[in-house]
Amino acid sequence: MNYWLMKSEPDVFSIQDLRERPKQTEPWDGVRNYQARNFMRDEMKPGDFILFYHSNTNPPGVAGLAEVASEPYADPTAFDKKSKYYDPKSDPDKPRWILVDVKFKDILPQYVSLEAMKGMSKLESMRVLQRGNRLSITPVSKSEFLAITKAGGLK
DNA sequence: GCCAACGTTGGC
DNA sequence: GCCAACGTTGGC
Repeated sequence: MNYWLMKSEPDVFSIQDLRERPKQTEPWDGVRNYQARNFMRDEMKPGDFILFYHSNTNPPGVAGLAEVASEPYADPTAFDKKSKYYDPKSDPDKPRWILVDVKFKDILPQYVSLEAMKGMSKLESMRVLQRGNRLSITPVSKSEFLAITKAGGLK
């Protein structure tokens, strides 16, 4: 079982939005970065744990938990001319962009802000805290995951 | 709004 | 294949 951190701007799509979706599930569309795509395509498995991180907001931080809820499949927004994620270079016969569905699990009783995360010694080497990191999907270790859920008020 | 970091594009 | 220009991310 793997652990992940996935960033989303809450003004665009928040953990609360995810909770309110039909089946509390949403395709993680719009990823247009190869590294992030490769994580979804090659390494994610249904049931993997996800830290749902709110970026570009004040304060940024981990707001909740989700899980991988599908096998990888082609991102339909890449084929949709009206989508802002449209990519003419993605051929439906050989799709360039791949996603998974993400399912709501929990909203953390205590929001774990980026600032709080920076103060946690167990998170010292966490990828999302390294300077210059902009990847919207990063792997997380089990101990990092547990440290954050604990700080978030879950057992 | 600023800007550092970093990914992508395209000319050569 | 190099690398300058450009675009995006995301904290502040």
